[in-house]
Amino acid sequence: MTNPMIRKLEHGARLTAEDHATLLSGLKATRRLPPHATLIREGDPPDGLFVVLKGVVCRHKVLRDGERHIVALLLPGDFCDVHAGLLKSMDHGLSSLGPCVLTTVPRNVVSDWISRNATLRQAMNWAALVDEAILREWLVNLGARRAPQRMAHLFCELRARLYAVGEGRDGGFPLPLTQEELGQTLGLSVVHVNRTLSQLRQEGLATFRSGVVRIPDIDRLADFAGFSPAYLHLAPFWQKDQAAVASSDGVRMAAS
Amino acid sequence: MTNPMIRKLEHGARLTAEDHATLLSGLKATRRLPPHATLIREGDPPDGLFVVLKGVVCRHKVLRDGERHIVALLLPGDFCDVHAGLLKSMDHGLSSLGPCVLTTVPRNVVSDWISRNATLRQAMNWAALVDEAILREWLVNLGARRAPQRMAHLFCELRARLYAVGEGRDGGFPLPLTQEELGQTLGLSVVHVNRTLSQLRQEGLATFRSGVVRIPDIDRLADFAGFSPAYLHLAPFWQKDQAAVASSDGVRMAAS
DNA sequence: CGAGAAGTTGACGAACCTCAAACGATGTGG
DNA sequence: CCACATCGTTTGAGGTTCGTCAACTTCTCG
Repeated sequence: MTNPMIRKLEHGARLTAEDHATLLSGLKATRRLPPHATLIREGDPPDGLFVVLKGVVCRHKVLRDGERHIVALLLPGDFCDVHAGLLKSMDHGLSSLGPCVLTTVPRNVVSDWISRNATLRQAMNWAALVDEAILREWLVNLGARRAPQRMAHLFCELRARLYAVGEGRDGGFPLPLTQEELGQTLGLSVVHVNRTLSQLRQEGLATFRSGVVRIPDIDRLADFAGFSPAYLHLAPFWQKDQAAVASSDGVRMAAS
Repeated sequence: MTNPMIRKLEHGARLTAEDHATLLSGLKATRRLPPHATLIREGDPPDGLFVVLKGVVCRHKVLRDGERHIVALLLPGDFCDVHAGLLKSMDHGLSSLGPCVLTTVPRNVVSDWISRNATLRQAMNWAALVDEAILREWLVNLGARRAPQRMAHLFCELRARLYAVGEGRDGGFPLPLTQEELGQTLGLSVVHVNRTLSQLRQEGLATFRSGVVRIPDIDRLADFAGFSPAYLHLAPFWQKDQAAVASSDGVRMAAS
C-alpha cells in the first residue's frame, strides 16, 4: 500500500528509495475534506500544492449564466499545477466531490524538490505533460464522440488511471459523483446522462450505481468507446493482469 | 517588429536585453512551410522545440473512424511543449494550416535556457500554464456553449492572443482555416459551421471570409460569447487601445 | 477553359435539451 | 415513530440544435 502519488510518479521516472523518502517527508500532514468542499475559488491567488490521497477532486469553471463545467478530475496520486504560483489568480476553482483525504505541500518545499533532484523534476514534468494530454483527450471526447461513447471513454480512462496507482480492483471502482456532476464533466444534461447510463447498462457495457462504476468486460467497453490508453503515457504494466501490480510494488517493465 | 515569441514571453516575465539576445540566438534558423504540411505525426517520438513565427499550426488527433479533431491552434509566438522529450511518443500530430514560418530549436539549447536562466524558465513555465488554461477554456467552450457563442468565443480568444503579440490590427486578423477545419476545432459539421457563420454575419457580430476574421465591435462580440480574457493571463495592455501596442514595442503597463 | 476544392442551401432525421412529474432514499423536527 | 422536506434518480412528451445527404454554386489554379 504505497502512497498513490509515488505510485503515479513511478510511471514517469525511476525513483530511488531516497526519492521516496523525500516525497513522503513532504506528504505527512494529511487533511480530511467533506464532500463538496471548496479548495480554491476561481479568482483567488494560487495556494500551495495539493496532492489527492483518497477520493476525487475536480477543477471547474462557471459561466455567466451559472452553468458549471468540470474540466478535470483529480484522482488519488494526482496533484495540481506545480508552477501555478507564477499566475496571479486561478482561472478555475477546485472542489472535493466525495469525501477525500489530501495533503498541501508548501510551495517552497516543492521548489526544493524540483531544483535539487533531477529525477523528481522529471517525474513532475512528466505528470504535467500527462495532465495536458488528458485535457486534449477530453476535448476530443466532447468534440467528436456521442454521449454513450463519450461516457464509456471517461469510464475507461478513470479505470486506467486508478489501476495505475493500484486502486479499483475486480471490475469496478468508486466514482463519487452525482449524475448531475457526471453531466457537467461530459457536457450533457442530467436527463441525458441518465438515459445514456441506462443504455450502457442495458447493453452490458457498464453500470454506475450509488457512486460505483462496474465494468464487466473492459476490452469490450474500450472497443465500444474507441479508447486507447496511449495518451496516459503510463508504464505498460497497467494493461492486463492487474493482480501483478498489487503484489509487485512499483516494479516497472520498461526503463525510461 | 520584435520577434513574436519574445513578445509573448514578455507577458509572463520581465525579460532583460540579455534574455532577448539569448532567445534570438536560438531562433535564427527559420523554416518555411506550405499549407497542410505535417510537422510530427501521432506516434512519432517527440522532436525539437517548434516555435511558430508566422501563420498557424494545429495540434490534432484522429479517431478510429478517420474523424479528425483539432485540439490546439498555435499562433505566432507559440511553441510546443518544452518538456515533451520526456515522452516516448506523441499522442497527437502537428500540422501547418496556412503557409507558415517557424524555427526548430534543438532540445539541448532549450535545456540550457531553462537551466541557466531563471527568468526564461519562469517565462516558459508561464507559457505552459497558459496553454493548459486555454485547453480548459476550449473544453468549456465545447461542453457548455452553443455553436454561435462557441465560434464567437474562439474568435475573441484568437484576437486577444494575436493582439498580445502585436498581430492583427484594425478590427480583423488572418485565420487561414477552411470551414471544414473550423468545424474540426469547434466540434461542428461543415454545414453547421457555414450556417453559424452566416448567422454571426447577419447579426453584425463577426465575418469570416477568405481566411480573414473581421470583428466590427469586439465588446459586443465578447459579450455575446461570454468571453473574459482572464484565463489567458496576459499583461493588462491587451485591452483597449491596441494602437499603443504597435508603437510602444514591448512596453508593459504592469510589473510582474 | 476545365477540374477540383471550398462554400452555400434545402430537406430530413437523429441527438440532445427542457419542462414536468413521479419515485425512492435519506435526514430532520415534532 | 411519523410527517415532511430534500436530494438524487427516473420517465414521458415535445421542442431545439445539430448532423447527414445531396445538390448546386463559387472560387482557385493549372
